Amino acid sequence: MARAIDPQKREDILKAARTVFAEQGFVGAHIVDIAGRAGVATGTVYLYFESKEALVAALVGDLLTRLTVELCAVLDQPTSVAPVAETIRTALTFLLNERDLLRLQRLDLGLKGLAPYRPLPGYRQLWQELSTRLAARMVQGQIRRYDPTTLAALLIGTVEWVAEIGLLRGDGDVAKYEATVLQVMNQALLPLEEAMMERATPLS
Amino acid sequence: MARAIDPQKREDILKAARTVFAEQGFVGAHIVDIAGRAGVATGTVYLYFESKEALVAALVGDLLTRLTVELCAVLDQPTSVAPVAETIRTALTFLLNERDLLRLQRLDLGLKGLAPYRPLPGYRQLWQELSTRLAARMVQGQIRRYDPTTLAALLIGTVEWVAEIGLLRGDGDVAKYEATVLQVMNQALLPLEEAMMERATPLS
Amino acid sequence: MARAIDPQKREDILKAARTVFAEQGFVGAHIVDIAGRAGVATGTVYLYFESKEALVAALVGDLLTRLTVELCAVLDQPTSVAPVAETIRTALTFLLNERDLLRLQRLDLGLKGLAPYRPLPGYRQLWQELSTRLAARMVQGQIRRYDPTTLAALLIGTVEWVAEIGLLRGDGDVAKYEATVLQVMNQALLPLEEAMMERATPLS
Amino acid sequence: MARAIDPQKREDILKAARTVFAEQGFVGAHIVDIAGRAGVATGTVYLYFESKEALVAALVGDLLTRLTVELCAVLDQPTSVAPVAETIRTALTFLLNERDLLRLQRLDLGLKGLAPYRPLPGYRQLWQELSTRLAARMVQGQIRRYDPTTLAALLIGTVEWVAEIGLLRGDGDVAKYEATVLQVMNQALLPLEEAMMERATPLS
DNA sequence: AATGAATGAGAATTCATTCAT
DNA sequence: TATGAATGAATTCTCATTCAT
Repeated sequence: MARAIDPQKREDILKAARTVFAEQGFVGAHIVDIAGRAGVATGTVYLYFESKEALVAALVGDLLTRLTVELCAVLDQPTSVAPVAETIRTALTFLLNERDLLRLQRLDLGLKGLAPYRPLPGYRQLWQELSTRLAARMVQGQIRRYDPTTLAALLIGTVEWVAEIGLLRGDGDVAKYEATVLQVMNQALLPLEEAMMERATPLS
Repeated sequence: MARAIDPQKREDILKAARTVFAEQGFVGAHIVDIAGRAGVATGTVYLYFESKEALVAALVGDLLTRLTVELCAVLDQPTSVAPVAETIRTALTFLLNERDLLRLQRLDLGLKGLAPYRPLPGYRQLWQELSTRLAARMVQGQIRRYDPTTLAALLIGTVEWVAEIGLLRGDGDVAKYEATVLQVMNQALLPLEEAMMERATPLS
Repeated sequence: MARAIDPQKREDILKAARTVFAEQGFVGAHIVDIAGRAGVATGTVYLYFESKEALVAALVGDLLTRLTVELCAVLDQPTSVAPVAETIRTALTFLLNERDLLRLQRLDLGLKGLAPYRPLPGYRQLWQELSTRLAARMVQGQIRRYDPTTLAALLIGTVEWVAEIGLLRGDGDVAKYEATVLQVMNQALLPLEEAMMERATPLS
Repeated sequence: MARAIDPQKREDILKAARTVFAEQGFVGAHIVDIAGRAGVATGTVYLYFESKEALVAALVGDLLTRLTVELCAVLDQPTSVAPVAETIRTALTFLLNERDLLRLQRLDLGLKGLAPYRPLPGYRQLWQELSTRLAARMVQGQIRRYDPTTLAALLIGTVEWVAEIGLLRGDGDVAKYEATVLQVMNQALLPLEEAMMERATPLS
């Protein structure tokens, strides 16, 4: 009863949904408004998406997919040093531009009961890809050795959280946070000599 | 229109609310049920709390206050080394025991529109107290120098996020994450010699 | 947010509303019951009417429109004498048959505060039409000269009030009131000679 | 469970109730507010009055009693001519000053179902007293002969209605209505000679 | 008598979803 | 496929009234 065929219409609906969710929040957003903004009838939305929540899932899933692509691109550059700073900057920039979707992602935690949680598929994908690449850099001695899976989670979490700070505070001065995050992560991730050089360098 | 006088009744209502929210989620929780479980009439809830959301705010505010107390206790111990590990462990343990409230806290991010955000008062308090104490340790050379405010935010965020992972996965094996977080944070926060010793030490 | 297209359904709802309002009064009438009696779902009522009060407004507005039509028909008869008695009888008969709506009309006076009053559109219409026709009869010398606008108001008020007496007493013997009203109005409105004849005539 | 003993407190409550009813309407007025304005506790109101509606009844009953007293005073003047104009002016002036209570009186018509109506005791009293006096004037030939009871009802109704027009329109230009009402009633009530003189006289 | 905290029944309105066209 | 009128379950909060103190 979902999954119809006009890809353009599907995109229109998603775009409209994103806007309305951003403006009104999940509860304040009404399907009728989303349909109206997309230029389709109410029922049409249900030809492309199972439910209101499926709209959220599609939106957030897409976000994670795109983030994965961007981060992999950075980490796949054949560098001789670990692109820690680049990775973090890329992730931060990306998420700050998508703050509306980031907020949406948080939603379902409180909405439902303490029922068993089913993480979004896109999440596992991102996690996986990151872990692999971090492990590779560890093998090359570009990054200190930690459990790669956990480190990937830690990085994602930290970045998301800093983005959230920027999102919540709304004053956009994420730069201050970004600088400190970079310092901390460099100290934690870079091999000893580089970390020491890092410390001696004035920070941008 | 709210605020009355029997503190015991207020506590009863909060306790009942916490249970019902945990079981049913925010949307699934009905005031009538909360009142019933608290052993009061429906209207009585509104004698003590403005609205359903005010109930959440009170619950989460209390959570943050208690967390602040616990963390300050750790950081106020007159130690000659920075109690980084203790702080993180305390926070993690605390939050994992209060995962239901943690989830509640996330709620309003997605619930409302992109309207200007008003962080809970308890949050600023926690942030403030932590910053001060971290700064003091930096002055004593127990912790490397970063911007204390930002570092406090980073710590809170990291811990919350790890707790969330534990919360979401529901498998409770936070230990694995905890270990890595401790390593990372030790590398980042401890002065050089201690950090090196840390690296040589088998991790618990 | 209201206004849809099936005129029959709209009529069904209005009819059901009238019945339920008459039986239960404004407060006692529940939308669910009105919907049920009309054979539609609860939400459908709100597809055609903004609110419960809008239902009352539509009902009363219609009443006034129909009354206007009836009275104009009488006053537009090309007679050589003023149809004072006919007009009053027509109005009385009409209102006594619609006593349930008459009662509804009174409602909002006490319901709201002393806020600026917005008379129903149908009221102005009735008033206007009556004034014009009374003025015409005055020009022809069929009715003594008064301020036509005020006289129209006075007539409407008197008739409504007598109908209200009949409505409130519930004994239906409006005849007694009707007779006296006719005498009084004839004396007040008819030219001298006719008024005198009227006085000499035994009253029915 | 009502009718307590401090007459001053009773008056305070009535006065507060009148103000709040006028400001908020019947539904918008809350007992708590009335009690607060009267400087007593909520429960105290119920020591003096059975219910919210009893408050209205007391207020309106008092209104009618006072109106009765005023009108009787006018009609009891031993004049040789009928004090029609004086009576109407007195009633109009009185009601316009009490427009808030007048509105309250209308309320219950629409509030309840089509159940048998029980007019306020004060009403019958007013009606009765007026009828007697009008009959006396008829016997003396000061007023044309109509059914005295009905005429009394008609007078009350007309005056109330005109006051209502002034009340609803809120523009205070009751003077215009008053003039026409006086003319109409003089024509209808005064004996022939006086009525004719009246017609020749410019109206104030 | 006075208080005011506690009661709890009560109902309008919304909006995700469906389905006849 | 597309439409959008129809559905109807679902739930917060109010407020007149009570009653223990």
